[in-house]
Amino acid sequence: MATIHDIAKELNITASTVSRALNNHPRISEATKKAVLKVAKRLNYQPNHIAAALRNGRSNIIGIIVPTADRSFFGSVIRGIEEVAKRAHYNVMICQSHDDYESEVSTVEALLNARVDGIMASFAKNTENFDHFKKVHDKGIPLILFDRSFSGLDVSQVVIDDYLGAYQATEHLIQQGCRRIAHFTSVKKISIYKERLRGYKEALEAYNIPYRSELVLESYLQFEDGIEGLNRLLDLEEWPDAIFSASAYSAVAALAACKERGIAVPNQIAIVGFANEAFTSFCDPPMSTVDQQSMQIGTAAAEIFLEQITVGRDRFVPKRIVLTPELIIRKSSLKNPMKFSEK
Amino acid sequence: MATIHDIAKELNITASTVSRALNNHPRISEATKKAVLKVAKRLNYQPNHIAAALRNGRSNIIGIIVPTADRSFFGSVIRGIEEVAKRAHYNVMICQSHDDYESEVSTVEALLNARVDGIMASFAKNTENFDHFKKVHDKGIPLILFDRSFSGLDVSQVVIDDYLGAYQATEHLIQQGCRRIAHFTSVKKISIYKERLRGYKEALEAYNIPYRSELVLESYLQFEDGIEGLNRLLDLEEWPDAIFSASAYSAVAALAACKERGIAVPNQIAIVGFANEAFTSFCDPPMSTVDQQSMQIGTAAAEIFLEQITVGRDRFVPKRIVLTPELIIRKSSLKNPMKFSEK
DNA sequence: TGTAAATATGCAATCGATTGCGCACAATTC
DNA sequence: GAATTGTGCGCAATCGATTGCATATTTACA
Repeated sequence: MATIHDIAKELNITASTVSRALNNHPRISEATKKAVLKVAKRLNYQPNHIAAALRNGRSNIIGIIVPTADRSFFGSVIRGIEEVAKRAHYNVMICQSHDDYESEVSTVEALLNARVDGIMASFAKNTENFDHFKKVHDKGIPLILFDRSFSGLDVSQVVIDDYLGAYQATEHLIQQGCRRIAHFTSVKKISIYKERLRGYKEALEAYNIPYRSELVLESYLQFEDGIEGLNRLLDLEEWPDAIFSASAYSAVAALAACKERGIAVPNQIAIVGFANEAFTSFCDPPMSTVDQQSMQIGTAAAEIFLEQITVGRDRFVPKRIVLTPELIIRKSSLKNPMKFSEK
Repeated sequence: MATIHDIAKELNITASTVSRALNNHPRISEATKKAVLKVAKRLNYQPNHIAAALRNGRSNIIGIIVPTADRSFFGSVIRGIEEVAKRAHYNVMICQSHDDYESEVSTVEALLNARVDGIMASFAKNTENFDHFKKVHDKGIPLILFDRSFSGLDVSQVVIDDYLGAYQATEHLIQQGCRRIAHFTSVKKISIYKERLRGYKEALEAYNIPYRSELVLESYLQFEDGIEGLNRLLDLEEWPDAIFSASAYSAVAALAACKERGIAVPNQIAIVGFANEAFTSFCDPPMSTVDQQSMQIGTAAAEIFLEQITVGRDRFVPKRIVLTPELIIRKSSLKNPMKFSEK
């Protein structure tokens, strides 16, 4: 592969000049620039970013850590990040933690070794120690947390207002006439679930509906957990008349289980999920859900990164961006179709 | 950040020795190795992969080009690649072409500049010129195409047997008693669609069902295309009694449109899709579909890459791996539930 | 015409890790 | 005891691009 030295040799100039010419340095004559460009093209020159990265101390790579890449939510976030990053000539490097703490730690290590210029991450579910992220931040590498975040670190964050989303979802169910509203939640240490639970609770309180702990089930919110959850709810003496799930998968699972048992949705049990995965709109009845603005999360995160890079690590103040989720009402929670327009 | 030179200074040895010690070179005494490791830990040493990459000519990064990252299929492929790659200490760099040729070309350029050790790609829909990929191959950089591939390049490929998948899907519809089977196809230059069309045709032929061009609709297979497609089919004098779609989105769209119009699925129109996106199992009725083995595509691609790396570019013969798709029969195409077990 | 200013380019060090070669010293062999 | 083999480590070049400083050549202006 051709290097700037090869180009230099051809033109009887030095590599310095070639480098400057390629970077459009003002002190290089137009004639030389043109000549360099021409030879570069002829030799099929490809700049070696690795060499430049070593010299500059910048790799122009952003590291992304997600629990898993094959979920529509994270896919969209990644897409958002990549879109903004590319415009500023950054590439993204994706790593999956598989929702495992150990793996997350080693992934952070790997990204540091790869000398990424910044890291954007959403925690693994069992991450409780944040030293590995503290290390990133201490090294002065921009760190932006999204979705599953943690306020104990003085870093930027992009989240949605989970509290609001949950509050609105619950309120919506109440307005539909539901009074025994169950809630599927997850690991309480993760703030998004804590916030969603809080939104649920406060909505109940606002409407003078007593909070019943037997209606709140904690799990990993997978598909199976939704089925199991519904079964547990149906074992209660008094059935719930609605479920607000903190995840899309367990919501759809509950819906499927209801159908299997011949329970009418939404009339016997109304259901609202969280995360606007593609499948939520295709199930029957279509699932009401809280849209998480996934793509915007990505673009916002990337923009914060760019800002931090340009402002400089010293003068940059960590930002916390809270996006407003959108309650999407579909038939799974709509007892009176006349009152609302369907989306 | 600490370098091997810092460690060397602390121990009054040279960087060479430190490097060898860290790489567990046999000519370094155990005592020295231990000492180096100890100081490395104390100084919080992080190897600089960029420096190593420059020196070694290997970045340990695999570049991936997908049309878009936020589709479950590509997400799974990426996941598969990453899983295998990580074990061999490779990282992956994701780029999206947004199904646009120009963008794909510049992405390839970017990956070459980043000096990735290999590229895995699925074409953009409008890619018809393959020079940019030929260039990759000519430079001796392992290139593995998956899903949307092209046999005119002498590179490795991982695909599924689209013909077989389509044949089985169509045959299944025929066995359900369907005789006027429509087909949603896409850009014919892309082999996967050509193959699916071929499978469809040959299945018809095998059962002596005439091929009717008015039942074969070409589009980009997005959600809207599915709705439009159904409308066009219903404009025909004689309605189809089944649809085999080359994509999941347009299949689900057709299903939704049928429901809207009060057309019974599967009894009036049976539907089978392609690509086992999560939502296909959640819609109503659950959608029969051809599973593409997405994760295996990823792992297979990564394994080919590793083999090519170890075997060496000269002695490596491009491989073509054809995975067998799996027809998943669900209710959207099951006119006689007694005869088949549901999945 | 002489000199300061502007222009165009070269020199050489640098980023951090790797590695072929060589040298010293120790262990082993005959 | 001399010769051979083995062990442990240092020297210095290398990967390719970048950049502060120096230098050479022009241009401009008094």
